[in-house]
Amino acid sequence: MPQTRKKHQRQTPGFRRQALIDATLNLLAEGGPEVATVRVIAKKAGVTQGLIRHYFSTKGDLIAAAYEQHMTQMTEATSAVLEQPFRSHSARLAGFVTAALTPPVVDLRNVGLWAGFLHMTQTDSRMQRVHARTYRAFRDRLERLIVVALKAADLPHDAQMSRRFAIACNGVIDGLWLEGSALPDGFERDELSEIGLQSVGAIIGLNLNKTGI
Amino acid sequence: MPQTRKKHQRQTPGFRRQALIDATLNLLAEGGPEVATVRVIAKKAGVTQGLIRHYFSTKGDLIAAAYEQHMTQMTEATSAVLEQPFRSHSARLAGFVTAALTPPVVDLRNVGLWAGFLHMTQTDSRMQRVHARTYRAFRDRLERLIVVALKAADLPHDAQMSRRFAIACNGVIDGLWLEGSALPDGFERDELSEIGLQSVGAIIGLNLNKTGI
DNA sequence: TGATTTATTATGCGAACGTATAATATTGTT
DNA sequence: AACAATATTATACGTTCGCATAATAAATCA
Repeated sequence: MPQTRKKHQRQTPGFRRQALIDATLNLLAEGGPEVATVRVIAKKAGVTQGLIRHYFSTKGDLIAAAYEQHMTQMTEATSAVLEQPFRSHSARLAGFVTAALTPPVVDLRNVGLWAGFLHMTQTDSRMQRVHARTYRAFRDRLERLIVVALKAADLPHDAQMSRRFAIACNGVIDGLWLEGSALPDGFERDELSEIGLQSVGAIIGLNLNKTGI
Repeated sequence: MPQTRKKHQRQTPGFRRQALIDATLNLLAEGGPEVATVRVIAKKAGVTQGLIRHYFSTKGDLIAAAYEQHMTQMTEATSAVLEQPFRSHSARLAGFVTAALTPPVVDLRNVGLWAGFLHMTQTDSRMQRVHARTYRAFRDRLERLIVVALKAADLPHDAQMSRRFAIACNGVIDGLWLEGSALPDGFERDELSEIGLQSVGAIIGLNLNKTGI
């Protein structure tokens, strides 16, 4: 009897790498680090486990690549809304906040990933760097939006106050994002982003709820 | 040559159980689920690994017991402040918010635990029950404090609005707690709780920042 | 078409995992 | 002081872990 061997098609390195990264992210999100073993990852990606080492020299490299992609995508998903025109600077800020508190950014999967990556970002130096960079990028972007909106409304906006506002608003957004993602049935449609606009507006002293687009 | 065997003292079941739970929590907080293996837990608790099974029939039982204790302690640490007298209902609410945004509740260790337990609470039914119970307990307590403070200030406080306020304030507190715990150097002393009071106050329409005690 | 890459599978290795059970030290009782 | 009870250590078992290497299939190119 001939020993059977799995038939397969050759794929481009980019295709396989992406499949492995996607499988890693899905497993990490759903089951956490314990579930994301090389064998399970390979199975979910539709390959055998040996292939992982052909594309990533170690499991840590795969995890780091997956983290990098995830964080980049999260930031882009929130910032994409800024490329459209807005009627006012307040509306622009409101659009950003709303995007951060609306699917696909608000998603149970993303909370799972956040939790799954946390300890790695506290241990692995590469992860630490990616984390710090993407976090600051988000907060700085938020701060710039706030400053411009305050200027346009003839409100004070010195550096210390702006930093404080950005931290507070970021905290509100993070918290609501966390709650909305972890408890998807705890909020009605648009309730989350409305609360976010109300809270951010209250903090910086601007009404953001009815800014339109 | 006589084969050496580790000398030891007998301890009460409560003592050993507590030592094992403490070791589990410390390891989970610092390194996540991957690090909290039975062998490492036992070593950190100062016993050999066989003893775990003498006090917990499975590793999952130990984890569940640790989670139960941690959540209970977190709630108690925040609510303890309510046992002292306050000058007003607003001050009472402010004290609660401040306690939730001040050490020892705000602590990097607690974020590590939160992340480490997340996937278990989504999988294990026992954990799910503990989680749902403690979360609702916190939010309900917050809602009651809000309602009483609104009443005392002659502000409207119907059921729907109260629920919405509690969700929003809980989100703000969670987010600030998360930020403050994960980025302990990102805030000056008392900055976190001041932002929390300002945000919660803005949401429900009360000034909480200078309520005193 | 035949030779050459290299993507992919298959198999193996040592370590660590959770769990089970046997051996022994410590303590309390009579 | 001998005994009973049990807390604790010690050892073993089967599985799975990440990683390494050999074998083979699929595509490329002369």
